[in-house]
Amino acid sequence: MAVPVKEPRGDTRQRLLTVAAHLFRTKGYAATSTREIARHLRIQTASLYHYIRSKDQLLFEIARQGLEELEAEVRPIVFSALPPLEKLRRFIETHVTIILRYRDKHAVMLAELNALPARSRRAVVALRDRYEGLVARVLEEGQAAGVVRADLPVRYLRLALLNLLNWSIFWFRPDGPLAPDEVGRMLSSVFIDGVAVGASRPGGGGGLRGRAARGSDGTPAPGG
Amino acid sequence: MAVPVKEPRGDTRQRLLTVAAHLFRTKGYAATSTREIARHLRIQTASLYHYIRSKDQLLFEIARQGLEELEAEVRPIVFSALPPLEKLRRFIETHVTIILRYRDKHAVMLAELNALPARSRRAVVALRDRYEGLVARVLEEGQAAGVVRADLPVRYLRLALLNLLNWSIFWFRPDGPLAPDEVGRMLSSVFIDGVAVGASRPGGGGGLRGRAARGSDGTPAPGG
DNA sequence: GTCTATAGTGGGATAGAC
DNA sequence: GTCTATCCCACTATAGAC
Repeated sequence: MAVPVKEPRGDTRQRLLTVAAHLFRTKGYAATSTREIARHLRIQTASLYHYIRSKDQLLFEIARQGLEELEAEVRPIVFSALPPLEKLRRFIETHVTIILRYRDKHAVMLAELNALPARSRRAVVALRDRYEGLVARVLEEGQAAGVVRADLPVRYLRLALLNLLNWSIFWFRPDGPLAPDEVGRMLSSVFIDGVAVGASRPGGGGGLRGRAARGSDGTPAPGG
Repeated sequence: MAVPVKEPRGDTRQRLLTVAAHLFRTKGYAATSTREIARHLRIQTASLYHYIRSKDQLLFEIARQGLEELEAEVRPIVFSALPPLEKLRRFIETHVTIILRYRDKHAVMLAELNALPARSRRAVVALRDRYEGLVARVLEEGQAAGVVRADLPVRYLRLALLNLLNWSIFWFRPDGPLAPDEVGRMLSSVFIDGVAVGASRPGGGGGLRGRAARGSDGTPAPGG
């Protein structure tokens, strides 16, 4: 994973990826022109091609980086010795915190995957499948320990979980009332405990303890 | 809601919307050309403009239709006299069944909303906000009756719920092991009950009774 | 209501000097 | 590593005949 020595272009290239990810998230990949990317970097369009071979490759690198960084953060938790339900909770909160912190990359990865040509799309899908294997592992451990319901196959639990987590990226606002880790706690609480008031959670518990939970009117509390 | 008499173009126009929605979902709005839409309809590109003013308008009509049809299906449930938790369950299952049945329209609405020019985007957002008001209403009734947890504001419960439901549209396969209504039952069970094995749901219950739940390997059962 | 023809624009990418 | 200049192509949309 170390950066090769013969890569002196790292800095500018990384700026390029960052700027492109931001534009791709806000305008969409197909609707963002290379001219526009160049303008934001204050260089000419032709100069981009010193760093990348094509616009496609730009998208590919963004998706690859996002998935690899996410896996690097989550892997230690998955292979830790935490109790299964606590491991699930920690996984969820870390996953959410990371994707919201690096929102541009991950939103692009989720929304624009099928804008990639077949070859590189397969490469990204392979990375994604590997990551989803980690998610499945956490859920399986929970089932094996009898703390996660086993009436639904892990496959569907995983799909439901990633629905719930990933798509918060499209409504999350960095200057909104919830910080990334608070969104993570809220979502882990919903996934694990559900929303029905049952015998195991009479009135509350597991709710938001931070800046949120001001009431049910959703009035944003100030602060980033 | 009746079709005006002075609209003899209804049939071909509706075919146009259907074909466009399918292409927009599979290739993306910006990446789909008007030439390609025309080719699928076996007419010339110029002929499209007898039915629509612009490619933008095509996208707008798709999103509008999707939201209006969805609201028409869900509204009777929201204003019914069902007990709050049962109403929530029925809402979830209906919402999911409809968006998966008319997958093209709804996927386009979710994924390509910000490809719209500002004016028409605001119109779609207004429709979406109205629909989300119905969702909030169902959750509020649950809280007021004490059957839905009140430690999380309705605003966040609603965001979590729509995450969980809407994005199943991107992994759902009509020829996969689950039918739309089965996905709905699975997701309502996860949202309402959660995945932890608690006192209120010792081992199972609320799981899939149909074609799914073949085991945890996710092997698809044949049949649509 | 469908066609042929084309206007007019903006796109990704390359050549080759400095 | 950045530039100017430009190629070539695909796109949306329009004009106007039938």
